[in-house]
Amino acid sequence: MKPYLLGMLKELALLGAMNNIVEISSMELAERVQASQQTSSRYLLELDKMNLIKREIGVKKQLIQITKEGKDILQEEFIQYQHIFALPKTIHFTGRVISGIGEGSYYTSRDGYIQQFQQKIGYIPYPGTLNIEIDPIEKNKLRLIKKFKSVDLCSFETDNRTFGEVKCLPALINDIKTVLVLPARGHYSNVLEFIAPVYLRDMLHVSDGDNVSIKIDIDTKGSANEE
Amino acid sequence: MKPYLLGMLKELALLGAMNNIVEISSMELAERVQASQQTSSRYLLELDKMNLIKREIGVKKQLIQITKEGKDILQEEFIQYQHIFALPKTIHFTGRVISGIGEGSYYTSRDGYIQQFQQKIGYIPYPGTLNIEIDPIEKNKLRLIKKFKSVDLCSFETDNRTFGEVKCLPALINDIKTVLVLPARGHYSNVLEFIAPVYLRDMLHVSDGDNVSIKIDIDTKGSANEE
DNA sequence: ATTACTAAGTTACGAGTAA
DNA sequence: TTTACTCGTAACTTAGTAA
Repeated sequence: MKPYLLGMLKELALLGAMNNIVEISSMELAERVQASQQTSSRYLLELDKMNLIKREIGVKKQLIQITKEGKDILQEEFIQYQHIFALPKTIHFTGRVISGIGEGSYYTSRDGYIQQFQQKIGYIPYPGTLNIEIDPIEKNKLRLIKKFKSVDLCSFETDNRTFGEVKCLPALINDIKTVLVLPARGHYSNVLEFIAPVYLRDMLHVSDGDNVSIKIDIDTKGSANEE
Repeated sequence: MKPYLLGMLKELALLGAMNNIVEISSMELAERVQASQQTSSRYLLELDKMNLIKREIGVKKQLIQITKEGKDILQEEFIQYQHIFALPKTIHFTGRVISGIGEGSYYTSRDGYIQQFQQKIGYIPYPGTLNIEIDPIEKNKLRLIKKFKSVDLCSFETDNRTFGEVKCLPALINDIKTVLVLPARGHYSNVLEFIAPVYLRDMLHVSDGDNVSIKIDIDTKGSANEE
């Protein structure tokens, strides 16, 4: 769909051509879309050829109505704008199960974290994390998450090293309850780590390469709309 | 606003750039808008120059966020689509008072009509009609009206001639209650005729050339959405 | 890897005009 | 009046690259 044709189709819709036959000349339309009469005429020919509008050309002006196909295109556009302006209640990812290199198991076994899991989340996690690789572009969604309610596990130190602060968010993987664990500082990876009280690979019947659906409810803490 | 730039701006919004900084390369964006990397890059430069987006270019990818100005453009677009898909509750015209050639006075004095006015509308109209000239394009709105609730005055015959069926619709001119009278058959004129129990020119304090606002409520009779 | 420049190729636009 | 054709030119796109 060429963008300039969409503009013309939208203009016709605003004139009422969704529900009615609209009587308008190519010249009048041209003014509305800021183009010449010739261009306007060509647009109408193209829309007609694509079956997005139906025309009857009289000796003066023409009678135009948007077809089912044309309405569908406008509807799709409308839905996209609704998505843009609707605040999401749930963030949805799709991703693939992959193997970590054992760090998940290491972290989930640290006493400092285990105690906080037990205290703040209510169970001792099964050792290790389920790693899900997401499309790098979807990482952008994680920024949204940062603004919403999460349970934070405090950093702590052992004699060897420091373990950083961690954010925990309730999540559903294929509708099984889990917790997404994110480092509170630093950049996001495109691998998400999930914990649960049970061995998730068995619970979900998944192994490396399987696709899973992830849903995260965002209980708004503050506004997601600030500048 | 060039239509193709709007498409790119919408794509960025769908990726979350309304509320967040989005990390994406010109190549990735190019795929989404079905263009080459070069074109995508140029679009971003143009959007940036127009202050519709804010960018930070890193060594890899770029961080993009839509500015207030960019949001305003998308909002305006959204509002237009809302208008397209919202069923109107009121139809609004603007027009200019003009003089008829006395036919209004002739018709509103016919006994066959007077009796029906009295019976179906509840008063005897002041002789003559107030004629309002509307923009010919606005005539298209009249087609919508045809689908909605109206009081119909039946046709009748005198020894001389036949008087056709007439549609009456309650209307407000500058918030004064009147009735729009339309011939039920034949083409619409761009001059609308209004009746009232009083002399409207006095009531409205208007004379030829004055602009007036006309509001017609559409009490849906059936659906306005059929094919 | 990226972004984005230049140059060449392609598409779209509108003046003139026929029907 | 209209719609819509031809055709010269303007605008946009992209391949090839530099940074």
